[in-house]
Amino acid sequence: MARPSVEAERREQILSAACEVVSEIGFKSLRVADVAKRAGTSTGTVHYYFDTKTELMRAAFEWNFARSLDRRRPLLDEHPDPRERLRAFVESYLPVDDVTVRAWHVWAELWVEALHDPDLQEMNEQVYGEWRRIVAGILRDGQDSGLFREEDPVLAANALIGMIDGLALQVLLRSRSMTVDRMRAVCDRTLRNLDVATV
Amino acid sequence: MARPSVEAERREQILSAACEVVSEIGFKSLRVADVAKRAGTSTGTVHYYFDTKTELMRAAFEWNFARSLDRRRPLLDEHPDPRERLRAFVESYLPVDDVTVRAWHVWAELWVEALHDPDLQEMNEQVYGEWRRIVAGILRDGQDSGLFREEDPVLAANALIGMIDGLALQVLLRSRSMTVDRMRAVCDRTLRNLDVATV
DNA sequence: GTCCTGTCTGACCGATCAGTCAAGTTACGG
DNA sequence: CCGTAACTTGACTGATCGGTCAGACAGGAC
Repeated sequence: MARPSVEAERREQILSAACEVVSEIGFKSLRVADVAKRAGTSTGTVHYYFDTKTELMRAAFEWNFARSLDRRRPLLDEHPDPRERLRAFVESYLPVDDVTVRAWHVWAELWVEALHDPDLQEMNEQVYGEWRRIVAGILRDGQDSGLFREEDPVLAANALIGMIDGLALQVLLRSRSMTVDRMRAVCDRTLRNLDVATV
Repeated sequence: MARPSVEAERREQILSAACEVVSEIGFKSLRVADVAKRAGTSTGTVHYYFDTKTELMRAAFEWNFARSLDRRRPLLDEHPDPRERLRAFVESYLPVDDVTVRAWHVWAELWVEALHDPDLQEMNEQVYGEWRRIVAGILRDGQDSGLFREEDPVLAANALIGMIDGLALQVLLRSRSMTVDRMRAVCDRTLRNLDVATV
């Protein structure tokens, strides 16, 4: 080694820029030059770290997921009560701030890109499985404590996560009928339905 | 008029081809030449009926929606019992056959394209409002008949539709954890929860 | 027949962009 | 202070593709 490697930092910088650009203009419109500009570097450098645009995007999708998971992990240790834990977890999904909205945008782009790409489908499978495990785990905890109704936790987790995805999409589409507040109300209703004593 | 107009049929033919191609390879990869070939015509003809690719896709999205609605309308008159009506309606959303899968694919492409296009957002708003009205209407009917629990029908409709969207997406992504059968099971669970007498 | 108009064609043009490359620059070791 | 290897640059290339256009064709009116 003739120089200390800057690879880790540079990759991070480029991936972050890629996610920002994807979120702003979409994968379809994204140019390698846009990413380079946003990262404050040149297209040559982007290609130095990522051979092709496809490889860049795959890495960006993975990076987006890792970041999303990192942001939420501490949340899970904060609330001893499973009901509170689940509520906080769901709340963290609401597209309220820039960071969350951006992450959702990248997710949505991944989904549609994955419709025609088995490798990305596999990635979705891994990542989605992680969310499912977390939510199902909370539901199981709640059932063990007698707080949640007895039912198949995996089925209920799928229902909850699926709903969140669908609702978030409508919020991202700036639907007048599905604002963040309304999304929260719909989620609250569903969370209440999980409780043993439904009002 | 020197000749009978073939415009209506030709437009239909091209739009159908466009939806097929979008479903197969995605909007990002779609070339006007692909659509022309699929429609058995030339790029010149496609541009004769649609000035730009953007205009073509907008028309294709609209066409896809109109067709989806047409396919489901008769369903709503078949079942006097609101529970059956809702069940049949939900069942028709499951991505089981080619026609439904193709329609879902086009929907997904519309969503992501709309993230950065206010015109398409407006289209989503109209179309989605239609679904919401239908489902909320069924729920209201069921409540009036004392079959469904009393609750805000709009909230419940949003929860149900959002969930269906999210689940369908995972099915389309060929998730091993979310097959059509599993999606049906999750939907059944949610439908049961709407009933007055939940088991 | 011949006009007219609606329809259709595909070669072509111009713009766009991913990826290459040759020529740098930087910062360490010896 | 030179050698070396990591890193950076941006002009360039080749391929792609949306949209244009000049011309061909079809079928009704007359």
